[in-house]
Amino acid sequence: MPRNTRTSSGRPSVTLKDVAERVGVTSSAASMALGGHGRISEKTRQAIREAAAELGYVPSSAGRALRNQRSGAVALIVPDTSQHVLGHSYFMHVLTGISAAANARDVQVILSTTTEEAGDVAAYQRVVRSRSADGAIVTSAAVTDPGLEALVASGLPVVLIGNFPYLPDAVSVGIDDVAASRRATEHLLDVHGRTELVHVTGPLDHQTGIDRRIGFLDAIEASGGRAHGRLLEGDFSEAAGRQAVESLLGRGTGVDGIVFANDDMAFGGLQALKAAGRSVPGDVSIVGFDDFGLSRVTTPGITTMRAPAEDMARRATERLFRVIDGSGGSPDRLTLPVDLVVRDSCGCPAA
Amino acid sequence: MPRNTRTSSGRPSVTLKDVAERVGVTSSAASMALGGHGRISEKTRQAIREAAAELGYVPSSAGRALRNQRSGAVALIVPDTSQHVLGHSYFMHVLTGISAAANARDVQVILSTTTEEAGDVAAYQRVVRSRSADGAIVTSAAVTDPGLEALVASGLPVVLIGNFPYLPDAVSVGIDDVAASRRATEHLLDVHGRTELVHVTGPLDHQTGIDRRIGFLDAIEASGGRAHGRLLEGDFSEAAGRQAVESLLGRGTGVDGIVFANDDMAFGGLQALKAAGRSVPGDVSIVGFDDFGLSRVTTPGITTMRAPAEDMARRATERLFRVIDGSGGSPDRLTLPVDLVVRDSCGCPAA
DNA sequence: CTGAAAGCGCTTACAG
DNA sequence: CTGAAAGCGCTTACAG
Repeated sequence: MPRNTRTSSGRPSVTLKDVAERVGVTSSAASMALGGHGRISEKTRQAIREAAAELGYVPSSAGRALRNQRSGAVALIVPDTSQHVLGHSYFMHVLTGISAAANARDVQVILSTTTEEAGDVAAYQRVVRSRSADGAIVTSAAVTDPGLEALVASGLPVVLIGNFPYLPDAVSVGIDDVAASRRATEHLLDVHGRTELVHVTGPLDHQTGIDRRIGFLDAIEASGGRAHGRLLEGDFSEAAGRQAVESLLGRGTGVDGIVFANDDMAFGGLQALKAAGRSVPGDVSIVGFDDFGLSRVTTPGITTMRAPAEDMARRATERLFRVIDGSGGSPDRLTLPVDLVVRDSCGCPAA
Repeated sequence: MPRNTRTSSGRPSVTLKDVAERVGVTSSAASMALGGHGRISEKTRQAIREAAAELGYVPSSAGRALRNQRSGAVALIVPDTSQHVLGHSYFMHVLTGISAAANARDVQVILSTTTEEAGDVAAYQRVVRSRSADGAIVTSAAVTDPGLEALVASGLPVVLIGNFPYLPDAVSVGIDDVAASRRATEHLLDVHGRTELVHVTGPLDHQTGIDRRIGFLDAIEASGGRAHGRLLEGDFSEAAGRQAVESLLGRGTGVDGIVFANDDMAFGGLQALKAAGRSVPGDVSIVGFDDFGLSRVTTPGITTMRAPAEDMARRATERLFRVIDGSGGSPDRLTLPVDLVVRDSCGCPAA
């Protein structure tokens, strides 16, 4: 029975000292042997390894973190100020991507949801200042979020997922929302010949909302008067999509194509169109944005722009590791391609 | 400029010593002042608090964890041996519940996906043995998973989500899958008068698969010969649901009701039924299980049993805190109620 | 080349 | 009552 400490819950905890004592060496020697460093003879190294295995020794993350000044963890910070609250399938993709990259480096993932009041700068910084994580991935923050700017400016290793044109010093991974939204709009315009278009925007204090709106307007403008475009403000919620369509139909204005800034709103709009007896895509073609899961399972399936959330998260995490390591720390931005996923809601023949 | 250490990435890190020096006291005094303990005069305490705020001091989690023998974090362990891999909406609900409970106690959440080969006992234990988490929530492990039994037996604070009748020493939170599945089946039997029933099972090395199968058979048996029941084995995947229905229709056997062991399979089955020209619920009534999001958005909406995943996770986490604290550590089980969520796929009039 | 000390940051038991 | 040491577990720079 090794002489060891006990945790708060009374479990025995095996330390390096226990391993060392069993073999009759110092804990320094045990550390070096297990770390593959130093000049420990092959024989004692072997004995130490065996003792460690027998005792079920696993290094204390706290001891190691304190000594190394590095926790071996990264944090995903989820601001609750966002429309994309935890619980949205978007985060499932993000978490999957982060986990994949973190597992490859044997790094822990900390999930940090900031339940604090909005604008609390400390809320962002706490996890990294406490050094429980060596760096952070932040996603879907509002443009108006002041904490984010402070976080980036503080020099903490942070990689953002999304677009942050107002944060030139940030490292970020995202997509070209303007181009993607323009492409979605052009699909209705050019492939389906729709001319009376409506865009239901996202929240305009989020960059994605801003950019997708611009892309829509760009496409209308590029049509040279061939198409007519109107805007309705939404907030990325299913309810907003439903309400937008209801108000649209209520006003009796003509519409043959709707570009929703995301799939949740497209689904809400789809339901409202069906409820009003409008055929999709017969009467109205619709497209969404995201492809996080919803758009595939509705009837009709929603044609959408696929935002590669998992891949963005994986790349962001890999990039974060480089920032933490001090290699490639210059601010930059990675833009991933977006695919048009054709389903039934636009009017394309079923696959 | 305080004299302070630097992290690996070169950031200055404010420690208790920096705070203490600015005020001209020892770090012990600073610790006591900030902790609200000890007999520090109100005046210096005030000064210390101010200094801490000015410097942006946040306690080092490693230093604190090492000293307190407690990390202040809990881990969600996700075995990848499961059908419920990370990326499934189930985990989003679980994470939301864990986060809510953890935030209320200012505890960190670590997401631990075990990418190791199945059966690696150490994979389960590593996170807790390294003391990076004070306890763990484990969910959706296979019945055949040997690591889980070892984990529970090791005495580490663990709370399981799900049913584990073969682990009497475990603390767990779950639902009564047998009763819930029976109730779903009886809904088709009694409310809709369906008599030719089929159950598409989950994987039978998972307790949920086993139990939901039993519930179906119980309902058939209780019908006293009024209804006929058959079984088709699935694995909780959409593809399995589709294939089950295809084989069913291929054989030309009569069926007027299908009880799917989860919603993913129900959706797959629904697609196959539609593709074959069978009306749901006109020709065939179907019910699913879970209600994690999918069943609400399909057409028709899938009638299902709602497994309160978020609530289970929240309760499991609260229970875990009690185990960690040493209060209420006796093995027990909490069973939460399951609601029948009526949608269109069973034949009930639209809400 | 090897053994043992120093110190990461924290909190509390202990000496004065 | 207050000040300063001890020690959590680890790794590596340093003394011998």
